[in-house]
Amino acid sequence: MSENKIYKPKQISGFPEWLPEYRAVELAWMDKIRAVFERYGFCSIETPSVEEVDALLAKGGETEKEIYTLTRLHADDHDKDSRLALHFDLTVPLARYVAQHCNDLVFPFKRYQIQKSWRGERPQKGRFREFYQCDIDVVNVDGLPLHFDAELPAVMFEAYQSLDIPPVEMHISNRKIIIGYLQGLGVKDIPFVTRELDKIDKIGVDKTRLILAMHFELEAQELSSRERLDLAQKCLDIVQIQFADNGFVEKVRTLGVANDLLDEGLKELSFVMDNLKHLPQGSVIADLGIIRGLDYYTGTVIEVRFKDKPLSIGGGGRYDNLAGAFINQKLPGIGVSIGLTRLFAMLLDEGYIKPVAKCPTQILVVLPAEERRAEAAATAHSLRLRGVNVELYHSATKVKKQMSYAEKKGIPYVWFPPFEDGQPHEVKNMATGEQVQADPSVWKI
RNA sequence: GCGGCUGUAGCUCAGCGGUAGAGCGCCUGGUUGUGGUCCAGGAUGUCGUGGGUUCGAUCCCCAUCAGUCGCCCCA
Repeated sequence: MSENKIYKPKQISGFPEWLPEYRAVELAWMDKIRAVFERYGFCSIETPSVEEVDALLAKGGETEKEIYTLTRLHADDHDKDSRLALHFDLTVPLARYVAQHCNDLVFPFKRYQIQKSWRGERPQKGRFREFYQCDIDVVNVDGLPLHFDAELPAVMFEAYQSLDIPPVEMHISNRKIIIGYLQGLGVKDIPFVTRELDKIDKIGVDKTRLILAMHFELEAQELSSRERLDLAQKCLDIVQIQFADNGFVEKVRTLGVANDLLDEGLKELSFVMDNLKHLPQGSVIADLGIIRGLDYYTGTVIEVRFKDKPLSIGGGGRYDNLAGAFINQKLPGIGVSIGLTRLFAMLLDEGYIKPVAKCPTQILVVLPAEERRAEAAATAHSLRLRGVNVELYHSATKVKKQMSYAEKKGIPYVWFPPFEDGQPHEVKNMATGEQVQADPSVWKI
């Protein structure tokens, strides 16, 4: 860049940033979420933004994530940092962390983690390349009581409720149900079928039925085309079951599939639903169409949405063997995650989030004149001693301009030190316009 | 990685083959120590970038970059 050429600022797609009056709201949300997490005894950890690529891929399996790797600008061909990459979620770092500090952690290990993650996917509405996730997970050695499967959704629900947002719905299922059911039906390629069933909302029922039927044909199962369609229909039947109570069990029974894993899943989901009865009616739905793409979920799966909106704003589930790729020990866990950035951006876009003051300043101390600077500074200092957020205007410009500054930044009070010797201090409430005499050594908001 | 749409003042956008406008915002003033309203002035743009057609392009063509929506996948 030459000196008379400026770099034109531009926004980088998928990397959101907010103005101060909105960032303050986001921060407040994090505080509220954090408070709920801590109320249930979760402790905080922070892991590095980067992990080794091998660590990130250890659990990924077939689906390769869009991972951002690190390189130095001046790296040579043998750059060692290229083995590092930004984490794409907080679960894999947790697995590595738990495996690494296994001996120093107390189990069941309950931790929360509010950090950014990065994914190199094409950004679009509600999808970012850099975003905050608020995770809570419980990891244990050996078994993990099923009660956690109910507690975590409850904690997450309470966190959502602590925010000023439209009501959310938690859709809960158990992977054992769909897997067991498909096994019972004799379906061979279960990963493919579940992936298609997961997309049913987008693709539509009829199209999904055809895709499945076609797939069964390719699998060369000894079925007539009529039977293939019936089988596809059977697959569709289960994922369309939704109940606000345990009615789903009976409904599944009427489909007439017998399988041990299916029974286990039904039992677990019933247990979870029973233990979430204290939540508001209609906010928890046993939704057997919830499958979730992540490979490591093995039991309970959760997805959170606003009513009437398909986009997920949070989710999670149980994994029987979280850290298996890092340690020779079985560590089951369950975790849920609030998609803070997606949630926030969505509501911001809809104009639902109202901006707050552009700064935390509570009082602006006016600088009446250059000769009064020492006194104005002392006034500001005195007010700060009582925990008030005070800003001192550093230029002895027109009072009009100083007040306009306070107005624009949303500062609620303006303090006037004496303009001449012997005069009293005064403070003005910008909202009401009321102005009274005050003593900076005792005044409080 | 692939496809559709878009790219003009800080923001939202209008415009036209002959080198540009509105609204909002911003700055100044409406006198001597007081904001929000009102009034009067004012500043601002290599018209995304690079080529091409043309006497001449911001407007036409090509490329490129960026944004955006969708596919894939997912919070």
